[in-house]
Amino acid sequence: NTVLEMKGLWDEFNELGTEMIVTKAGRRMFPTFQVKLLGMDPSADYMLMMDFVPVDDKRWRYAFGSSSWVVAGKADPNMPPRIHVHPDSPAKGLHWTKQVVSFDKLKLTNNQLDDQGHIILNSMHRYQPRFHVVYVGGKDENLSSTENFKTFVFNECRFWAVTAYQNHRITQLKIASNPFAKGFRDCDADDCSVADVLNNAQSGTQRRPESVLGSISNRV
Amino acid sequence: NTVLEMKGLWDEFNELGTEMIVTKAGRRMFPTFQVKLLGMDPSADYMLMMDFVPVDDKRWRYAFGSSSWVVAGKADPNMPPRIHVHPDSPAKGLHWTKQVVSFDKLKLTNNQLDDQGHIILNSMHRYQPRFHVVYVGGKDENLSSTENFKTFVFNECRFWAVTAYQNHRITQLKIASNPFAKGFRDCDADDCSVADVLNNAQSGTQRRPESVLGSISNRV
DNA sequence: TTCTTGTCACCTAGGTGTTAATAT
DNA sequence: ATATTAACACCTAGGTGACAAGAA
Repeated sequence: NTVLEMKGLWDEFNELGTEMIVTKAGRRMFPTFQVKLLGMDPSADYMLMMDFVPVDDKRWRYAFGSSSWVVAGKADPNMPPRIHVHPDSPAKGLHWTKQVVSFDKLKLTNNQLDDQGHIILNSMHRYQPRFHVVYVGGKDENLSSTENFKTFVFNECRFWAVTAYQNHRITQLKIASNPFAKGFRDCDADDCSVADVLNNAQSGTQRRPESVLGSISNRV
Repeated sequence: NTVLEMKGLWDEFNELGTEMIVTKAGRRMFPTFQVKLLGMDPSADYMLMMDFVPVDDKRWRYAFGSSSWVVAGKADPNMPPRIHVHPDSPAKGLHWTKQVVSFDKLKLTNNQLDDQGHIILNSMHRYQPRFHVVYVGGKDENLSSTENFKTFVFNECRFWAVTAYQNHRITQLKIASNPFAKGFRDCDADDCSVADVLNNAQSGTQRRPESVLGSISNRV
């Protein structure tokens, strides 16, 4: 079994419509996809990997007037999808289960000619991250490539790939929750910034900000 | 077979009498121990590791008058030696041979109670780093623990563990060659600083500075 | 005296959104 | 209009030796 880390934060983003920046050089995801793994054979070898599948065959556009995403046509042609293998792979079940597994080396790019192994996505398209656990055998390795892998899909992790943020609330939530964006926060104290910006971004909607604070506090 | 990287730089330090800082929190080595590996079975698994053995059973003291190390008594009692396993271990021969293997995560400490897996050394004692390649089997794993590992010793990598640098020339060579110490260099340009400080440090001895420059240039 | 510790300014290395300029 | 790019200031994270204070 598999538990998504920072689920509260993913939920906050997902309710606003998560956006992930793609750049030519490659950009990390935020939130970072992290999972806690359970029920693995401690002495067997596994490969952990992620890929990204289109949510639909649409091209999207952000309508600033209505502050929402609208369909803007059929999907652009895409490269054959790449797979990101977690750099610790292959490793024993013991290794994967003894701490949270983080895909913080994974980068997203819009460069169709990327040669650094980054995940190639089309901007203005919507994607669903998928997580795969591949059993590569403990002692015998011959039953490979049949049924020995599992795929986990967390709907709250889907996002629009963008070259620049469209929804201003997403920008504010990124600034409020990503430590590397601290330079763009309005106030100083760590506690204040997260709560304040969130309340501003939600502008009255006010849906349980404590879930975000709970998520954030794990990162301190 | 195994080739020491940055041998020219190691030689320069060794001629002056290499010193490595040990701290309570753990300090990296500089130069970093790096090797190029040859002749491994690409599909077999190997563990790579390092340990540190005393060069002698002496305690040393630096005589500032004669600018040299002198024996100051018998060696202090030491902990059972620890082994640093390269974090990529275990991995296939292909992985180890396709790029330089760097032990830059290895840290030295003088804290006998260290609980972070760092290498514990006694200050004012002299050590010889050793590099081990352990074959852990391709398909069959039963001939383990007999003759299936090799040890490589590079004499030019031996050093004195210290809590503060003793030989001022070592300090100057560290400042000149370690990028993280750039803040202590006298001049600005990258090219100038390395050559100048070296010439000053050698103060007339003038032994082939080009070897150092050659080594350094690999790092740019 | 001799050695060790903790703090610090100064770096490397690289992850942020911003902004202005450029494509399309 | 709309989408993309590249340079940039501002961060996180952590590796340097210098230095003053402390310990043996």
